[in-house]
Formats: sequence, structure tokens, C-alpha cells
Amino acid sequence: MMDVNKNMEGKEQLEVARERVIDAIAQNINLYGVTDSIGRLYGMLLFQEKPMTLDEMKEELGMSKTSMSTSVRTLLELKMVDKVWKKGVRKDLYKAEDDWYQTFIDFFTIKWRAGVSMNVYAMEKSLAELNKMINDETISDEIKEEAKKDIEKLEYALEYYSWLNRFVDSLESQEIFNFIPKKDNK
Amino acid sequence: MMDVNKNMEGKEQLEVARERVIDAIAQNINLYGVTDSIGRLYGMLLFQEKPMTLDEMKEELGMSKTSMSTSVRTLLELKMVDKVWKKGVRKDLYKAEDDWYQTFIDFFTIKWRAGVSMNVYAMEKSLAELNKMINDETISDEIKEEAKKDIEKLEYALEYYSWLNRFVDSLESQEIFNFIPKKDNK
DNA sequence: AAGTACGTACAGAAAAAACTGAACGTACAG
DNA sequence: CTGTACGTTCAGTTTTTTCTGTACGTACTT
Repeated sequence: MMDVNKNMEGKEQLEVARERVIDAIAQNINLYGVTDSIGRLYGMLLFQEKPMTLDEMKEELGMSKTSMSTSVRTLLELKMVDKVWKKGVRKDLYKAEDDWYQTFIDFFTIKWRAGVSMNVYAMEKSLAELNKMINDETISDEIKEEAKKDIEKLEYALEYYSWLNRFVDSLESQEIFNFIPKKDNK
Repeated sequence: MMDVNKNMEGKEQLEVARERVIDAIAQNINLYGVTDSIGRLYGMLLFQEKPMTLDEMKEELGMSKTSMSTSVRTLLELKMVDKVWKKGVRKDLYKAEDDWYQTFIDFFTIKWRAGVSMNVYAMEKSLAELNKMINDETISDEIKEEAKKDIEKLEYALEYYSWLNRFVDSLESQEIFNFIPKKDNK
């Protein structure tokens, strides 16, 4: 009886401490472009010793298995969780990626890189069109003036995206850690 | 008649070129945590020579003035647009921030810094509680083992957040440009 | 070959977010 | 002081997103 109370007391404190952290993570994970509940799942996985199955997640969070399935997929795409193989276990097992630096890096490598590519693609295409306009006899000088201004803007933007790409390179190659070391030496 | 056609032709081409870029920006601006339509507003502002009023934006995008007002506010918070003062003009004027590097930096300084702070706060609080538990006689060894594992995880996380803070520091101070120069020298 | 356990596609329901128009407060003009 | 122009608040509507249960396909078991 006494022992049970002891256990319950500590268990609850532990739960409170974890829940606070999980809540904080869930609230801020939108920086990675995912919803609170996906963040809650991720936070929960963080504190699990063992990889979890979809059914265990469903149980723990009180949500549908469908939701667990799609949420895990999102987290997999972001490389925030890993699929774990364990012989003899039929169910899929997942665990939270525990290298947070890598998670940060992957986010840029996956999401930002894609965004940059898309913007660069559009801008180069438009830039080519605008340059053609400049040399087009049939277009009025007034419009050409506008086109020239747009060209300047796009060239500036492309310069920025070149920087951003180099920035992501430095993350992907881990060179960034030469500049900002993992351990604080101050 | 001929002149009009000339103008129309070029104007349309210009419009197509711009629209492509604006679309791309709108599609990718979710990286900054804002919606497509806010991105569309931002993209539109980019190509404007002069600062715009809310009424002009409303006109240009065919949306309500209310939307323009709230969208601009969001963009102001992210420092992606600036309020412009012009004497004699009663209406508020806004223009897109044209230093994209700064926009990138501000995003981290504003959003990521806040997220980090919140997580660190929660983690330190929980960490203190867990450490107290470790020395609590009334708590079972089993629970203490779990607490110890959590403590390790939180300490690792705090180390990561310290790195992330230093990372944002290097952006805010512009030191990052010593490591990754704006101009590509290769 | 039949049965069972599993993950996921899909359609509909529930919840959340974006958008709008009307009403309001403020500032300036006359 | 009154009237007008402006930006914003707020409540309601529309649109989008998230969530769920059912149905399905696959793979393993017996």
C-alpha cells in the first residue's frame, strides 16, 4: 500500500515534467512546418525508451491509428523519426531521431532547398523572358523600363538564393560546425 | 491602334513573368510560417515601384481591406514589409523589405529565438524537478532510473539549444557572412 | 487455401483557419 | 463642433485542414 503510493507519486511528477517539455515542443514545432499534434507525437516518442508501434502511439495519445500513420509519415519525411527493424516483430517500429543537429540540418536540406530550387527556377525563366523583351522591337520603351527594373530585382534575388544555397551546403556538409562548434568554448 | 497593341502585348508578357515569380514565392513562403495569400501580397509588393496603401493592395489582389490589414501586420511582425512615411499622405504606406538577407536573419531572430527560449524554459524547469526527484527518498528506484534517463535527454537538448542560440547570434551579428560570404568567390 | 494482423487510401465529419462586411474609434479638415 | 477618411475589431461565413472509421490490399500463419 505504502509502496504503491510511493510509485504513484513519482510517476505523476515524472509525467508532469515530461508533459511540460512535450507541450513546449508541440507549440514550437510549427517552425518545422508541422502541426501541434504531430509535434506532440514527436515529443512523446522522445521520451520513450523503446521504439513504438502505431498501436502503442494510438493508445498513448488517444487518437486514431490513421492519424498515427499519417503523422509518422510526415515525421519520416522530415527525418525526425526513423523506422526501426527488429526481428520477430511484425509491426512497424518507430523512434525519434536523437541527433537534433542532424534534424535541424535535414530540415533545411529537405524543405528550404526545395523552396529555393522552385523559386530559382521560376525566376530564371522569367528573367529569360524579360531579357528577350528588352530586345524586342515591338515593345514600348515604357514597358522596357519596367522590365529592366524587374530584371534588376530578379538578379538580386538570384544572388541571395545563391547565398542561401551555399548556406545550406555548409549545413549539409557539417562545415557549419567549424564556424559554430557544437561545444561552447567560451 | 498599333501603339496600343504594342503596349498591351508587352504589358501582358511582363505580367506573366511577374506572376510566375509571385506564385513561386507564395508557394514557398510557408517556410516563413505564413499563408499563400500573405505570400502573394508580399510578392506583389516586391514588384511595386512605390509603397502601397491598403486600398491599393485590396484593389490589386481583389481581397477585402480587412485581409490586407491583417496580412500586412503579419508581414510587419516578420519585418518583411516596412511602413513608409510620406508627408502629405494620410494613408499608411507599405513597401517590401528589399534586403532579403536581413529578412532571413530577422526570421530566425524573431521566430526561432522565441521557440528556443520557450523550449529551454520548459526544459530547465523540468530538469530542476527531475533532479529534485533523484534525491527524494520517497520515490522508488525504478522511477528514479527513468528520471535519470530523462535528465540525460534534457541535458543533451539544452546543449543543442545552446548551439542553436549561438547559431542565431551569428546571424544577428552578421558574422555568418564571414563564413559564408554574400558574394560567391569560387 | 483460408484466416488473421497489419498499414494505408479514401470519404465524410469535426475542427481550425482564413476571409469578409459592418460597426467602431481615432485623427484630421473644414 | 461636425463630417469624413482611415485602420482595425469583431462576429459570422466560407474555405481549408485535420481527424476518424470503414474498406481494402498485402503478407504472414496455420
